[in-house]
Amino acid sequence: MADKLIKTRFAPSPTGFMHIGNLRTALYSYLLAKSQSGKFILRIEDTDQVRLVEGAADVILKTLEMTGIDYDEGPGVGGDNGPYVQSQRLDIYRGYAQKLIDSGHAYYCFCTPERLESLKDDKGIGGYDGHCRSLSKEEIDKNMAEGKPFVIRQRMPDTGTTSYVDQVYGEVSIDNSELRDQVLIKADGYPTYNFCHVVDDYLMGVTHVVRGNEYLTSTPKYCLLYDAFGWERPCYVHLPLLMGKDEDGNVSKLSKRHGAVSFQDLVNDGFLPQAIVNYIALLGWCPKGSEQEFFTMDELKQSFSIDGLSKSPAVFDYEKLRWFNSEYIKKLPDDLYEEKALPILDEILGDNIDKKKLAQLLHSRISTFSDIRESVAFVSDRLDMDSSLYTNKKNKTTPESCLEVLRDCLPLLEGVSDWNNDELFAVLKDYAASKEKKAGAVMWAIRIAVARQGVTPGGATELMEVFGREESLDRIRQAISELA
RNA sequence: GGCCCGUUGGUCAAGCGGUUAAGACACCGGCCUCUCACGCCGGUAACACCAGUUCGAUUCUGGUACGGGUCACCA
Repeated sequence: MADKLIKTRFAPSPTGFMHIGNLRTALYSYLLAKSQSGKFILRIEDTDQVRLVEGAADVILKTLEMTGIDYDEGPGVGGDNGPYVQSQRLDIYRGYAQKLIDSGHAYYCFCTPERLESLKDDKGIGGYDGHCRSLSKEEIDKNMAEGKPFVIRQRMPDTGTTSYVDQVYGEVSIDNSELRDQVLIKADGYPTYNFCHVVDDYLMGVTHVVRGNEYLTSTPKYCLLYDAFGWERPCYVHLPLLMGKDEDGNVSKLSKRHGAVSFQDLVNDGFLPQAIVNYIALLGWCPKGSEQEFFTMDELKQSFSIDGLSKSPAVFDYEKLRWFNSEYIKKLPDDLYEEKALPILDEILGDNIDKKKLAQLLHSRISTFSDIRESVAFVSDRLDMDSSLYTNKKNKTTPESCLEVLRDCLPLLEGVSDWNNDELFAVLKDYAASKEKKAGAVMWAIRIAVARQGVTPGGATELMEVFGREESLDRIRQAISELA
């Protein structure tokens, strides 16, 4: 007997951006299903009319597409359990809420927001007190007739405990006295997450619920809902949270105050989707019996398993993401690399520059594509510089020695017929030999004169090739006049 | 504050009773070299604390401390 195929889901709210922690949840949920030949579905949870953001669902779809997380059922692709957008399923939720009312597992509550507010202590803590739990039929009818706004609440047991076995954290047990009578249907008729995700997961055949561990302690409420309907409870897989570190070294749930935290922000900052996926896959998960750190999506599907998931939160480290990204950039074939790098160079440099050559020099030197702008600033502008840059201990250069080199080399370079790296290098090397100088001493003088900064993406002759004959010679002439 | 969860180097992490406690990022050295980067070689750095179980605890149990989460008509 084959095991029943597993089915997981990703159920984001359309908030307008894809938080990197949400993306990781989507990834793990997807990988869990795909590692076992299961199905993965996408469901949009848009029941909060207040926070509704126009076009936000597109961001989610776009992100999943860019990261290679494809879904078997969901908006756009359809499926047998649709619709996959909660705002289109309102009648379904109302029907199920009614069942709960009929069976006594839920009840109408007419409490005003003001009364609810008064229940909280000075820290804003304090939940519903069960005020409307035992309203008589007459009272309910009267309130209804008066048109009083109402919500539907879940009736929690007064005693006992509710437990479930989480696939990552093991048994979780909560006293029922800790559980509030949570709202199932809001006054505006929309269901809450607490209610509709349970109904949907059941109706859509979800077998494994993968989500952040902020739900760990509220899951017993959902279990009770399954029980009330007589449905089999799904497997729960709660994930450790993603944390960010602030300037003071304090960690907390990763949020905007920690910098770029949405997938789109990261892409805009020059990170490659594959590098992002690879990095976040390893934040909270580690392949069993393997030290592999570079993964394609297919390899992740192969390797993923729940027992590789960590229980403790992980701090998001931009440095390591940058390293992953630089590795991915280095692995990019030239044509794909240039496709991304050249447009940036075109944007900031004129046509007199050999951008293709420059892009090549940059290939192993950038961590993100945005680094290009900074690395290349010295090409478009002749930077202000200090003559102390000409002093180099290892090559024994000084501003004076460099001036001599520049004066000697200018005519030699002017005579170069074929302006390319090999040719230029040969000329300067010969000159160095003839003067019994270290090649480095000559190169240093030229490189500083041409670049006007200490650290450059490439050596003296490579830079001259990029600049081209006229610009290179002109910069050297300028350097000579400044040093003289 | 109540409840729940967690705790191996600065960060990600392996480990699942006996190990010289892996590896990666970052950092620091060295080599390579026309600077830097790449690449290669090497180094610094960790089991939160206290009891208990055990011949033996990083690994099991309990407590403490610290961190996080949660107590919404948000998800």
